[in-house]
Amino acid sequence: MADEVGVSRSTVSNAYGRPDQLSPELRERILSAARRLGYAGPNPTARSLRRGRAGAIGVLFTDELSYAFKDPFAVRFLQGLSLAAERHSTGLLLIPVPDDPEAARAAVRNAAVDGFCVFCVAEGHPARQAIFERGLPVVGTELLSTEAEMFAAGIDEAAATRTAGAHLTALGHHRVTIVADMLHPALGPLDQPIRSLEDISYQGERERLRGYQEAWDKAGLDWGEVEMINVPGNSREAGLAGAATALDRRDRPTALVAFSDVIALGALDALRARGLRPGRDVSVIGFDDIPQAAEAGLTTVRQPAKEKGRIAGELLLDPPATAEGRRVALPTELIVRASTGPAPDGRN
Amino acid sequence: MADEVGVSRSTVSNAYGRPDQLSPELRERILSAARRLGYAGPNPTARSLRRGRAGAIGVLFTDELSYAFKDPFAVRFLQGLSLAAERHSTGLLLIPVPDDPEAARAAVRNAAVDGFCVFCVAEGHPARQAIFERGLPVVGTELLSTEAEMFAAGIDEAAATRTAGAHLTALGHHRVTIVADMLHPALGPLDQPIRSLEDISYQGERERLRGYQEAWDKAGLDWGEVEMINVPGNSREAGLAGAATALDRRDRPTALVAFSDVIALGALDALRARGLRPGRDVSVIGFDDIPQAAEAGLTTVRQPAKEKGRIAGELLLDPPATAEGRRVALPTELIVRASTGPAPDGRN
DNA sequence: TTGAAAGCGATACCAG
DNA sequence: CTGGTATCGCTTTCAA
Repeated sequence: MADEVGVSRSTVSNAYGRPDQLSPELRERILSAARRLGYAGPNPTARSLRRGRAGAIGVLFTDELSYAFKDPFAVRFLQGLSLAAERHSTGLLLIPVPDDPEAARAAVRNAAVDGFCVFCVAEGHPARQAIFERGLPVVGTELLSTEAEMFAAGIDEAAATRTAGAHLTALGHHRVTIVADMLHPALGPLDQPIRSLEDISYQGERERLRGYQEAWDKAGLDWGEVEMINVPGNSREAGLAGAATALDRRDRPTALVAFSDVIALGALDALRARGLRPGRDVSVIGFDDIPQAAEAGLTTVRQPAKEKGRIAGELLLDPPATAEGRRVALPTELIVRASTGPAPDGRN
Repeated sequence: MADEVGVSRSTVSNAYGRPDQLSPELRERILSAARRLGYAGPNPTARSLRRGRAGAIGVLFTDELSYAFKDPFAVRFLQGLSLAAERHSTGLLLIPVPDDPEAARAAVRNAAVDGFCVFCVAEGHPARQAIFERGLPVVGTELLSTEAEMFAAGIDEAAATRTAGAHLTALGHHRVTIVADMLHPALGPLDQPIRSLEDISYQGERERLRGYQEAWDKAGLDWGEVEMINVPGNSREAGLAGAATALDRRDRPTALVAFSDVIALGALDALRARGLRPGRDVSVIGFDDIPQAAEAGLTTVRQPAKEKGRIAGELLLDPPATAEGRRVALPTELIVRASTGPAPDGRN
């Protein structure tokens, strides 16, 4: 700080940081001198160090970073998050997490942030542990997380799918196929049907499955009639492929249950390709209620994606005093559209 | 650094930063001690300060930050950018730029980054000047920028639209309406047709307009027959509204020219709503070639969005030695689909 | 290999 | 309202 233009460094600092601490004319004199000398203002890194605030919140992506920009639900969530960040003049630092465990930990350790938003990191992922080691505030979307330090903005996943499941059973469906992504990272695509809750390494998905299971129980139906297909990725194409597998079986299900609308849209594509009518020949139900769901007439569970992101951001940037306030439950709603209808009778 | 577990700070530093500088067993001893003491590793901010590297590149958004996640072209561009960032173990810091000029400058000054990517900041915007004052590398998409310090990954915008314009004039169109966003920030929506290149504060859009103008000149047509509509936002809805205005005139154009596919899709919506057939009653041409363009049968100019982002990132993170290498021109291609066809004859 | 000392660039506190 | 001073936490010579 060679700005010894007559005044001392503290005065220069004040000129930038607190304009009210010195005469406007002096401030102007300093600022113009700075301009002349090519001084760009306080170095943000040094400021951060001194202030103990990085001015950014970190969002980790274990998938390719570009996932953030691909999935409609992720996009809405990030929109909300960015809204909160904006309000606190904070940036969003998108952090790509490498596959290599050691590199993943390093990525977390090296992030200059004031807190983390754990958006889509499987339980047991090395980055996950590293995050908590940082000792910074962490927010996620899993209300039921056992990680006590974690704040959360989430929904009651099980309750949501319990309602959705009741809708299906009331319509007479009992032999259905669940199509979902990310049930377990180690699972191969399509070929490994899974049955146990323990196989699922994302809490949200696990709860959703539990909800359906409870609905089946409540209706006195046999959960053994429900098949599950794990697809590689949360995409329409993956949904199409997964649904195709189910529909082409001799004994095809009367309904397809997707854990996201994107996948459900793919399932609708699969129906269309086979001349099957959604809600008549085969029912389809999704999750999220992304904008395209309405256009497609998809029955789904609506969750407030943007609001979820916004609240997550607020939780992180302005933590409530009490522990209870740090887990916020958001409402969900079953939106019934044309893609679900009575199970076709006859052979079953 | 109270880690006086027997060794000194430099040794601890080495334990993390250069494992080869000390015995593996000592390193392990240090690391486990750190774990025990709850030391999360070197503070990233302090490290940045010392090393002079922030480990992030800043991407500015003058629009709502969420624009980043909304527009398909922006999404693809950011995908590419994140790819390059990933390769250099660098994060992406998304910076929302406030409307207030002073706050905007502050946002730029406070960003702890190693460089900026100017994605969508109008000429003359206060943030723009502030960026260059930082003295950091800057990359944009405007090949013809007069800002000498700016690297660029871009396309020859004028050449692209010259080709598109030639396609239209060859089909016999001469009375067309251009629908575009961001022609000028101060312009009101729809109601202020603009005619002059100088009214446009984005170089890319200006060049696109010039290209069409040149195509008209070359075909010996009267540019005065071309109308322009400025719409508020790069969205399908805005495109629909803009196109509606044009189509509902008594003397409607034979073709609609959009400066983005998103707007062009909105224009197709407007046609549909009026029972007009694209490519028969009215031709529509877009720009970008986003995935939805193919589905919609939209004639458009393809530009490599993701590659543009990737190269921009590489330019920033690994600048070529020569000044020439710092402006990279990417190819474009006219993709002719069903939305353009011969101008309907009759009354014109 | 390991340790001591010198900053990186700023800010907060406390006298003047 | 202004100016010294200590310090934020680390990395990097350079010597031992």
